[in-house]
Amino acid sequence: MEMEKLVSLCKRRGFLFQSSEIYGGLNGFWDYGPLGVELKRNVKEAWWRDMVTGHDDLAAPPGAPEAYEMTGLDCTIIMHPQVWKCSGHYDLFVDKMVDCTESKKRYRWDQVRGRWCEAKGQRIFVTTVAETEEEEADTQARAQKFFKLRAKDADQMTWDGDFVDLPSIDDMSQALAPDAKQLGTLTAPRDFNLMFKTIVGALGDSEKDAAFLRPETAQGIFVNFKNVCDSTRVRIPFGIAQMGKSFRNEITPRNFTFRSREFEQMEIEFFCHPNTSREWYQYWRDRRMKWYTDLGLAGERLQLREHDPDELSHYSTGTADIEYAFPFLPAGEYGELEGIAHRGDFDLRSHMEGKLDPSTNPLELEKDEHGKPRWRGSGKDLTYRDDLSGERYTPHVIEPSAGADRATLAFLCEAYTEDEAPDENGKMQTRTVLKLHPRLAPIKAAVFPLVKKDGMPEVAQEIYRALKPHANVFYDEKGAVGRRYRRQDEAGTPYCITVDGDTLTDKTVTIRDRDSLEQWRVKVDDVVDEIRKRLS
RNA sequence: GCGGGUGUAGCUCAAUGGUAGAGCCACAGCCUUCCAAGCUGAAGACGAGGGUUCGAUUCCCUUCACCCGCUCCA
Repeated sequence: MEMEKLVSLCKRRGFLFQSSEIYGGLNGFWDYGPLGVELKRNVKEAWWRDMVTGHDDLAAPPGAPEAYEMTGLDCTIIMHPQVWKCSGHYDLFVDKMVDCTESKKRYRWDQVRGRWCEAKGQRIFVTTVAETEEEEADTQARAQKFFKLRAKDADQMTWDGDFVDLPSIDDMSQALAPDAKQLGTLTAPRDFNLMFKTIVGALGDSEKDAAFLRPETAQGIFVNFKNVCDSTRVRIPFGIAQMGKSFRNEITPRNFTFRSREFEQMEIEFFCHPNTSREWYQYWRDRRMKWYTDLGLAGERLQLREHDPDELSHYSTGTADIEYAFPFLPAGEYGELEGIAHRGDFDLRSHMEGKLDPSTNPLELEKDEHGKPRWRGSGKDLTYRDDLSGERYTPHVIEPSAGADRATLAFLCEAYTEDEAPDENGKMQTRTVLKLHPRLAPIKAAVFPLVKKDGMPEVAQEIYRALKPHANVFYDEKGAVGRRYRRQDEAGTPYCITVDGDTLTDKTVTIRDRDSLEQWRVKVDDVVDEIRKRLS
């Protein structure tokens, strides 16, 4: 399926529009149209119901170590600026960063140091991010390895001058990156304006009153952890869910709604005892995967990918991505729908003690040049006391973090189908149909009079009104019935109910199935029950 | 961020230095008894800004957006 066809259908039928389109659009921002808003709401409602309100707190679901509780939150988009300092997002925002194309690691430009080294007629700049007392040994060892010299031949290397920082170097093509084996793998430094900045207060001072739009919903959950524990009598293990808008100032928004600057997340922070965190991680990974397959992403385009150990943060013992092979990606490539991360106690401890250094294990406080905490935490006690065992500990966190817009887009891609259906002359015509799961379909059923006479519209309208309290149904009497069916096919409506000549005598109507095109007759009085049964 | 391409009606396309034409869709009416039928009618567009010109949708510049490739992907 080519992506343009889906994009075209989304525009034509009112699923998705470019934001501010009459002014030429705005890169990285998208609006949901009349059908799109229903689809996305259904995705979010399915998630909230399946994860939170419909969750059975009393019994352990299949694969779960034990029963657990789920609850929800809705936090503000703008939070105290210190939240982002302790979460680590602020550092990425203010600093120029360089990336290593070999190791895929990112470094603060001004934190990379190095010195020039010459051997075998080649002069290279050996960089390091090691502690001051280790930087000499580190660069020595890596230069030696680069020049393929034995330890006894180390004196063949000539070191030129003292350690200097990366910003003082003009040509990075001769730089050996801190975790690389080849030269010149560092990109040019650039600002990382990850977070959208704003000013709080009408007379706000631009620096002192700077605040940020949240780049993720997760932090709202961490900073409310104590509030939830104090107000709800929840016991570990339990999870807190939140859906809401997040904002990231993407360098390159691309691929329809896949990478947008304003997007909606569906996140769970699941708090558990450190000893069972690994089992909970595995449970959530599988539970979340099943959620997508149950809603129709059942094909080979969906995959669960466990991160390699060297992709993981030091404090994490596991991260998995649920990925979908979007049509706009090259063959064999997948795009992330959801990440399930074992985050250890990094977040709660960072908000207690101050920002921790994610490269340490065990985690240590990140210090500034004076040995003080780089960013101070809240100082509040975010540990948990198990009042049965008396044990006090900092819970470990499993974070299933999903993108609502990405899931919506994946459901649309998976649903888009072209098949063959006969026209009124029996000739086969291409039919475009969105085979959305009934729970996700924007319109659940359409009601038609076969023709606009003989009292058929009146009966059809009665059925429409009887269904309306139970489901989003649509009434249409215009034009030929075949055309109305096709229109509903493109909207993904699973059922069409048609009042015909027989209805007037035997009080039955036909129900047409979107995917099979089959029709069967149901008594008018049973239509509501029949549709409700099929939608549940 | 770099390079290439594109931008005319809701969609697909056309023509033109003298203010644009069609098919489909959508709309109204007629006709229609189950899968985009027919007839009639009406409606609808040169992405934005600037320049050259008597006159620009057309030529030039800028900008915005989208697509492809590179880069990037928290």
